[in-house]
Amino acid sequence: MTVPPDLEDRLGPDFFERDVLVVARELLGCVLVAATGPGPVAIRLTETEAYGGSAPDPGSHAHRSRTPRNDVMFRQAGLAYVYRSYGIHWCMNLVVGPVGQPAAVLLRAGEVVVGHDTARRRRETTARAVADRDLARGPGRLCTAAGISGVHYGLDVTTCDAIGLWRRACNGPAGPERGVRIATSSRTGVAGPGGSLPYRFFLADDPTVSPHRPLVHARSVDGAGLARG
DNA sequence: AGTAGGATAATCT
DNA sequence: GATTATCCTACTG
Repeated sequence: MTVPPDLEDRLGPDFFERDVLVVARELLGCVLVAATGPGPVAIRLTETEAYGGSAPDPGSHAHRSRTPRNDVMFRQAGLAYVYRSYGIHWCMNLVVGPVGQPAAVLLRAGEVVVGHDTARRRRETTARAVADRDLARGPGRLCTAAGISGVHYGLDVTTCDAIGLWRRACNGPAGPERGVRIATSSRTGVAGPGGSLPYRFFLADDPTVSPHRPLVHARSVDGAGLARG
């Protein structure tokens, strides 16, 4: 695949076959390269979220059972898990960890470093101009900017031509550039018991990180509080 | 800067 | 039939 100049190593199966929290953290600063259209779009990742893993995670799509949607999460590390969110947007995960133990990292936001024109065209559905920092600020926006959709479900990002992940020459041995601080928080939009887990990772003070909307939705156990007339 | 409401459909109960 | 790993617009201060 065609790659921007300062990319060093493509992330392989070894990178993804590890604990989901480690992978989510170390993906920060790495670059997603999407050759899904006229020209490549490269996005430096600034925000990720971990789902699943060795500890039970009620917030994971694979928490209950294996279904057609989450099937790829049970397969090998390095595959793309793309799903439709709220009936409108696409969101992309990378499958992580051992086969049969479902886990994935959601790519929540990043900084477009190559292909601004292509990304902007994809993002501008209205007459309003989209600021550079907003091109891939949010999981749905990131997929739109990168041209990623359901057709990429199950692709192996360690080998395929369309989508790859790369470490930059300026990156530290693991994670972003030296000196860039990593912060954590609860996940965005995750309700229930899993809502408070510190599974969101982002670069501190980076303008391309999406606004954090913690959702602590206290559901009544017996349903009485939610009854409707 | 912050928030409320609506769009929209696959998925699961 | 309810829920949802979101985004955009249009308000308010």
